[in-house]
Amino acid sequence: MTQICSECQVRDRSICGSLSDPELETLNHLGRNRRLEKGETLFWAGEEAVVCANLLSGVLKISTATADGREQIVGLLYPSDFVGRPFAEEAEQSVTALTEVELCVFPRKPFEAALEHHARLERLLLRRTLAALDEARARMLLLGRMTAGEKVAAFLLDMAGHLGQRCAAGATTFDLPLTRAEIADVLGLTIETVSRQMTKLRQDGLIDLPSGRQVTIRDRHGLQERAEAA
Amino acid sequence: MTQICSECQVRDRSICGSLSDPELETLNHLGRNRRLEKGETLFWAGEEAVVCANLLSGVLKISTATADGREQIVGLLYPSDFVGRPFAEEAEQSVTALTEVELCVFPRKPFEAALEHHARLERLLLRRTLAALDEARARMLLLGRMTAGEKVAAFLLDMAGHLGQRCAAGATTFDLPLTRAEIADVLGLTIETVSRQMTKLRQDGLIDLPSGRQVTIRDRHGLQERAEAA
DNA sequence: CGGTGGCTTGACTGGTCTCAATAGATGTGG
DNA sequence: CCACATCTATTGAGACCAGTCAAGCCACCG
Repeated sequence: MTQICSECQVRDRSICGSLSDPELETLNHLGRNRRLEKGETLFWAGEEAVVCANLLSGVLKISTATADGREQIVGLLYPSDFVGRPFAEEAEQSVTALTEVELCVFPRKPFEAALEHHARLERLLLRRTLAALDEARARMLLLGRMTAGEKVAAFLLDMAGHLGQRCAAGATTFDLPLTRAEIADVLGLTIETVSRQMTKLRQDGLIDLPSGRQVTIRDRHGLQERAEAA
Repeated sequence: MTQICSECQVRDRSICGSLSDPELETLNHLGRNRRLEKGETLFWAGEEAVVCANLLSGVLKISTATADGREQIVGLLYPSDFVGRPFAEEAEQSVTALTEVELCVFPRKPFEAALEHHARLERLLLRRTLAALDEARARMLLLGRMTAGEKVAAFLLDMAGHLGQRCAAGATTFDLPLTRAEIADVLGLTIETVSRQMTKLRQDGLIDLPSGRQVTIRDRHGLQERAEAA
């Protein structure tokens, strides 16, 4: 575990990115690699917030729920994203692995101390947090004001942006890391509505659904028109 | 304008709060007081983000809209809150006055420079941004998973927390700074649905609506039960 | 093979939206 | 001070989108 930073897969894209080697020393000693199986939860909403982390590989969901069990996924995290909530004793959301996941985990308190001592680290976290806030607010427009069709189209474009592989004839393909139930929890819909909207997009020739989790975008422009929002 | 900080109404609660007097010098020279009339917009989504500010008095809304004009209010700002988006060339949301408003405005670029030179200022902004992100995510649960009745109950409790004056018999009263249309834009509903839910709450004895904009909460506990979420 | 979990599809329900009329509040000018 | 216009809020009737309930399909796996 001695030199985990020097072999880090996402070092240049994570918040550690612009730290000098001596600055990295602190984090190097703090960080521990950790694997999560698909479905495993890093921490639950309401729990004491013990850890922060950088996501090395895989996809995480951030979610909250009502007392009676309705769930809302409020964010998705991809490799190089920062995970956790510094400066809060209690986590307000749960963080759970959607795929197998590799993390570089820091105990929260020492990480907060590192933030205080390394202004550059703090600055990068601030920029990321501001960007995350913009993204959250964009998603509020989706949840509050878009129709089921628009939501699904926007979701597929978003996923393509993160996971898409260019394939034949300008089309884009990817494997969804989420079940229909999880997509529904992202979009504020039900499984059935998500499924119906997807088949409608397929019938209209905008996408292909070769198998359950695979998606091919055949007509990106058409999808964008259905997604609509500014 | 020489000593605007020393007379500041919200100095101890804003991000300037824990700065020493010499540190305040920079901001003191940067800041300009500005008034906005009800309905005036500080900046529009898509515009170059020219200013940041501290809100001294009044209430602001942060909002986005779809291309065809559907609006979603994604945040409300109260006195001592920070306004604006450092480190972005273009604003992603509009900021508009819901009441008459007083601001302490900073040009964005020099303010960013001040952030870089004053770690404490940056730290406080980071904490606020993290809190704003938590709040935005809580609101995503509301938008995606709560019913009209739950949304309106939660909204009234939230407003009471910010504006409520204790009055007779443990009841709480306040004047809504938003029209029904604006409440609808906060909750992802229509004017009519908001109005119907409010009258239902009145008929059930949980609130009183003495006049259009005034609200009295008669049974806070009952309201909380209707608001439901975790 | 049968069981399980994820996905699709259908029929029906219902909550919220839409459209429309009315009532109340506010402000202006005669 | 009143008539009038304008803006905001309430209320009703009906339509429609998305939810609910239920059945069946498919892939995977013991």
